[in-house]
Amino acid sequence: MNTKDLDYFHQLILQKNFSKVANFFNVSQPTITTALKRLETDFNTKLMIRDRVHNELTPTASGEQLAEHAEIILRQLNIAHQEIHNLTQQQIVLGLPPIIENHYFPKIAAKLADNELLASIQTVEGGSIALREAVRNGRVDMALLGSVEPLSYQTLLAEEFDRQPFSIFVSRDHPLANRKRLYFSELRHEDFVFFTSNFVHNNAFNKLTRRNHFRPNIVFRSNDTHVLMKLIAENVGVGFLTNVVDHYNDHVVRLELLDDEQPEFITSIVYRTSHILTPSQLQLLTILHSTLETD
Amino acid sequence: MNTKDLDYFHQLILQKNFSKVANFFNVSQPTITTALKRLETDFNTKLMIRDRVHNELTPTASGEQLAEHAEIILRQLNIAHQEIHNLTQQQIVLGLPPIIENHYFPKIAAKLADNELLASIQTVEGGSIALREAVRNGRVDMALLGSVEPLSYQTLLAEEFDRQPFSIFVSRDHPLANRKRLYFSELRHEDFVFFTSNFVHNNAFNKLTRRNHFRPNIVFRSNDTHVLMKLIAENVGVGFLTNVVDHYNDHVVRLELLDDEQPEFITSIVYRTSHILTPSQLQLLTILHSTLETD
DNA sequence: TACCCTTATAAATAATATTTATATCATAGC
DNA sequence: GCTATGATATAAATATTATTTATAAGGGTA
Repeated sequence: MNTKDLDYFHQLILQKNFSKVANFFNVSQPTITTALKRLETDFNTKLMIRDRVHNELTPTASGEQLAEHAEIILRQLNIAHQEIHNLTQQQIVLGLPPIIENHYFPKIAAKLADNELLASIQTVEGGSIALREAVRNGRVDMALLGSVEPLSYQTLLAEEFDRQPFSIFVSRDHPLANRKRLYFSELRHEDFVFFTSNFVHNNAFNKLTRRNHFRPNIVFRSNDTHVLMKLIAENVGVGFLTNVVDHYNDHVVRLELLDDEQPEFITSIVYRTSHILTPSQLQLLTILHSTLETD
Repeated sequence: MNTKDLDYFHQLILQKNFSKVANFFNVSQPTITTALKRLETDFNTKLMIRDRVHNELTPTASGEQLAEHAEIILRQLNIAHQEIHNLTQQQIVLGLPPIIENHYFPKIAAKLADNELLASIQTVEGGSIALREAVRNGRVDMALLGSVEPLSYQTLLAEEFDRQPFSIFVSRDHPLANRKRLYFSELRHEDFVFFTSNFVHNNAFNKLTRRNHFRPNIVFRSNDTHVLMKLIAENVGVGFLTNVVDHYNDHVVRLELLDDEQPEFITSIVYRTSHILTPSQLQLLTILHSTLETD
């Protein structure tokens, strides 16, 4: 069976129109007709209902089932191409969310350079969710992902290598600045500065506010940790961040949370179960683990 | 790309010999040569190392990677065929391990008959492990599986619907017969009758014997529950079985176990995540749940 | 060197996919 | 009702691709 037919079929399901699909692939319309007929003969069943009265084209039950498998097959094929391409280029495409890149990558980079691995690593930035999809689709080989819950995906393998608590960051001038530890509930009436769209931080933050039954007053949002730190220093608001974020700023004080069952910032390395690790990729994994693992 | 090439490639990896693969598929030897060359052109890489000196044929790194994906693709294609076949036959192929079939199926069958579903169900017997593979490969659409741990598989979906403790069964004439409850450790010096090869029972039994540090003396093995029950009645040995096994025999007494953290016989229904449920399959699931679910 | 086993190559042939041209079906507008 | 239009189907011609046949080439061993 030719996978081109599955390509046509897949688009036919999406576009519901033979001529448009033909156009999409720059082939003539009968090509699509015969391709579908081939599949229907091959699977010995009708795959599409051509309702000429209502001018609709819908898959049969078998069609829907095939569409499901077609998608998996086409994805695998795509991954295979990407993966083998990276392999021949001796490149590892590594996905890194900005915060993790900032905190962990410098530590790793030196070791990688020592082992002459740095040149073969190509990093891609992105959010946790986008990167997970990129790994799934083969666009990225491996990704370091942050999460609140331990990661577990179909077809992906996640190895956790670090866990860090979240903390509260306040200005030296803030009334709480002399405290070392506090409960999250004490922040009920505080102004916050927070990430615009950091999935993991949002997740953890929401958990804590929901558990303590308050709606936090977020006075400013940014995705740049440095900006947030400066705002905290200026006492514009308090921050909720991981220890992963470097608190280099002299005017900022870190306060530990005393709450039970705090969310944690879990860092894992994720790759496809179908991905075969080359020696240099194994070496990369070893270096990641040895450099980063909490012990 | 033609999936036939992946078929050839897959066998080439297994058989490591062009001529033999050609023979295997009843095609001429150059067919395999050109098929591989097609793949190598398509993926723009060498896939196989033809070492004529040592007369060996081994995959390159890319070759191994492709083999991985080829297998997934070929499996999906196979599943698609099976699945669509069952769909057009309006048949659901349901896998049942003997014990589960004995205990649960009669209860369900009546309800299924009421809903005119019984005729569309085709049962297949097999052990838990074999059935799981059969579901994965599309030979079976759904299976009821027993297990000691909650089931969780890649690409398969498991819905638990019942949990039963294991119990000890002894003859009326046995010294322990007047007891209602006992600890597993009290059975240290007993003779047992047990299953020959029931994966789940073995698993649970081993857990208990290991935890209590003794090697059980198994005096007779059979896979037939009725035979085991008769032997227990005759006081040949004591039995370790689920409540799932009907203890209809008048000469047999059931004793509950008092141990903490006892293993349980978990029954789940398993099907592929990629499997699209037809209305009648959904109905089957509903009936299974409503008939069997512990509440 | 002759012989065997394995894989590669080239030309011929067979099989398959695609295009072109045209037909059919069903609706909508007039 | 007639015509135009949009969508899919069919048939024959053509183009593309896969396979076979025949043979060569590489490398080992008797």
